[in-house]
Amino acid sequence: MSVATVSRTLNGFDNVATATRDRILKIAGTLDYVPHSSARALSTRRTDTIGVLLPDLYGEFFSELIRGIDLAARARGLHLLLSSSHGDPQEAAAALRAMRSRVDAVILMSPQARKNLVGPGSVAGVPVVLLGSCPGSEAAPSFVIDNYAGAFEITRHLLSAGHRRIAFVAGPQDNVEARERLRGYRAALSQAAAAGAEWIIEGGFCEDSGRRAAQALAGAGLPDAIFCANDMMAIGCLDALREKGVRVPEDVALAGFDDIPISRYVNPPLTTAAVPIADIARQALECCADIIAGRAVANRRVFKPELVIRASSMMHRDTAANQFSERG
Amino acid sequence: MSVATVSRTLNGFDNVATATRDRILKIAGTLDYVPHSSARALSTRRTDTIGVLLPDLYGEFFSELIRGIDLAARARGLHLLLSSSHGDPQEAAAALRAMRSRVDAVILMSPQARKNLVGPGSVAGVPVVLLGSCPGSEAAPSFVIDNYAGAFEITRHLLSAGHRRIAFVAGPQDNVEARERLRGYRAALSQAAAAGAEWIIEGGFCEDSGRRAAQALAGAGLPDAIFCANDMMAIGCLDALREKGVRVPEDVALAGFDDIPISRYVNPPLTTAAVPIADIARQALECCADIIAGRAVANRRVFKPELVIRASSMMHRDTAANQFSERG
DNA sequence: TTGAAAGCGTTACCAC
DNA sequence: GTGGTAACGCTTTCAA
Repeated sequence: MSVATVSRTLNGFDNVATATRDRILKIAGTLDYVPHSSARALSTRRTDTIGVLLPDLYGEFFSELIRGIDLAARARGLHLLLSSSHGDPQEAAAALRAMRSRVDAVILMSPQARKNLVGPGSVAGVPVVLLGSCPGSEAAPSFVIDNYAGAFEITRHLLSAGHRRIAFVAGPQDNVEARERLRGYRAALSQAAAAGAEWIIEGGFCEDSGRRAAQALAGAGLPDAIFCANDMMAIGCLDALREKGVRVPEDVALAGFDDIPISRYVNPPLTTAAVPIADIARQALECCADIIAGRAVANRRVFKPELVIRASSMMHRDTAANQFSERG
Repeated sequence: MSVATVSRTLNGFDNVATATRDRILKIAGTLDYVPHSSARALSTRRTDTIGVLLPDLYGEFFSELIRGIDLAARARGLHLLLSSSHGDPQEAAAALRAMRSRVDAVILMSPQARKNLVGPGSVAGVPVVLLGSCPGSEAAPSFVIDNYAGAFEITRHLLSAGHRRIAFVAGPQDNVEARERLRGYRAALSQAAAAGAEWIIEGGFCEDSGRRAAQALAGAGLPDAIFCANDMMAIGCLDALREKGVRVPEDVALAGFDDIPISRYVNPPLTTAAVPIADIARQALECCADIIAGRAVANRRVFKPELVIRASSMMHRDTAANQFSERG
C-alpha cells in the first residue's frame, strides 16, 4: 500500500476500494495511529485550531467565556490555543504574532487597545474575530455588548426604585467597555430630573476595588444606591458594606453588571445587567468556523444586556416612604 | 543568503557573522517574519505547546487552575492547548489522542478515571503530568491534594466548635477526590466520641446540588453543621438556607472545601479548606517544562489544604451555651 | 562563516 | 483504484 492510499482512506475519500480501506483502517486501529498534525498542517495550511486571546483570566466572566468557546470548539472538532493576561495591547499584539502560524483564526478580546491591532478582518493573514469592542479594529467581525444601554437601564431602574443619589464605581479608565458603562450611567442621570449629581468612584473591575469603593463611600456618607461597573466589584462592595454594618438594600441599594453565575448566590442576590457570556462566546467561535469555511459572516453583532432585578436593589417599604417624605 | 543562515540567525546560533546576522534581523523585522511553527515542529519534533485536559470548566476552581497554568506557561514561552468537559474518561482518552502530535506534554486532570489512562509517565510517547488523583495512572508524576486530611480537619474543626450532628454534602460518587473528602469526614466523626452519626447527602460539586441538599436538610430538621465537599456546593447551600430563613452560622454552621476566591466574599464568609490552586497549577506546568528539558522531576507531590476559619462556622455565644446545656 | 541538500509526515496532483 | 512524487517551511548535517 502506498502512503497516498492510506492518506485518502484516513481522510474519508471514496475513491478507495472497500477491501483496501478496511485493511488500512484495521491496521491503523491496531497501531493506534494518529496522523501527525504538524505535517498535515504544513501540507494543508490548516491547523484546525482557534486562538483565544484574552486580557485576563481572573473571575467567572472569563471562565464562562472560555467555557462557551470550548464547548462550541469541541462540537466542531476544533482545538483551542489559549493565551491571556494581555493587559497592554502591545503584549496582545506579540501574542497574536506568536499564534499566527499555529491557528486558523483568532478570537481576540482587547478592550484596552488604542491603535489598530487588526487590519480589515485579519492580522497578517490570520482572520480575527473580536469579542467586545476593540478600538481601532472596527473592520473585523465583532461580537459586542451594548454596555451603554445596559448601564443606562440599570441606572434608570435604580432611579425608578426611588433612589436619587446614585454612586457609580467605574471600571479601568483605559477599558472601552468600562467607559461605555460610565457613559450609560451619566446619560440616565442627566435625563432624570429627580436624579442627584454624578458621583463617580474609580475602580478596576476586581473585587478589591469594589471593597475600596465601599469603604470610601461608607466613610463619606452613603449614597442611596451604588452601581458597580461589573459584578465582581459589586461583590467586593457588598462584602465591605457588610463589614461596616451597612445593610443592602435597606441602607443602600446595589447593582452590578454581567450577571456572572455567582451573582444570584450572594446575599442579597445581585441586581445586574445580564450578558449572555457563554452564548456570545459560542457565536464568536462559530463565526471563526464560518470564516475558515469561507462562509459569509455578519460584520458586527450587538447583544443588549437584560436587566435582572434581584434583592440587592429592592427598596424597603418604610425606607421608601422615608425617602419620599424627606424629599417631598 | 541561504535559508540555513537565516535559520541559524533566528535560532540564536553564534556561528553567523555579525554583519550577516544584523542584515537578516533587520529584514526579518521589516517583513514581520515569524517562522512557521508547523514546519518547525515537523523538523524539530517539538511544538512548544502544553496540552491541558480538564474534566470541566465551570466555576472558579478551574478558572484559577487555568490562570495558574497560563501564567507559568507565558513565563516559559510555552503555548497552551486547552480541552475540557471530559466527564467520562473515554472522552479524555480520545482528547489525549487528538492532542498527541500537537503538544510536548500534557497536564491531565481526570478524577473519574477507572482503568489506566496513562502508561508509565506518558501515553503513546507524550509525557503526562497529573493534576489530582487519577486512578490507575499512578505511574505518572502527579500533583495531588490531600483531600482526606483537609476533610478530616474541617470536620474536626466543626466538632471542636461544639457541633455534634454534622451533615456532609458529598461530591460525585465516581470522583476520587470527592470520595477522599467523604472518607476524611467519616474518619473524623468516628474518631470523636461526642460526634453524631454519619449524615450523608448526595451532591454533584455544582451550586445547584448544594441548593438541593440544603432544601432537603431544611425540610428534614437541620443538623448543627453542614460540610459541603466543595465551596460551590456550600455557596448554593448558603443561598437556599437564606431563602428558607435559616441563619448561618446562628442556626446552622457551614463549611466548604477549596477556598475559591469568591468564598471570602459571600455572606457570611465561608470556612473552608484552602487549596493553593494556582500554585499547584504553576508547579504542574513547570514539571512539564522540566520533563521536556530532560530534567528529573518529583514523582508525586502532595499538598495539604489549610484550614481557613471564617464566619460561616462560628458558633454564637448563646447558641453554643444552649447546645451545651441541651446535650451536656 | 556559509551553502547545499536531506529529511520531518502529510496532502494533492498526475499518471497509470 | 492505486502508486509515485512534488510540495509544505523549517532544521540540521556535511562540505566547502
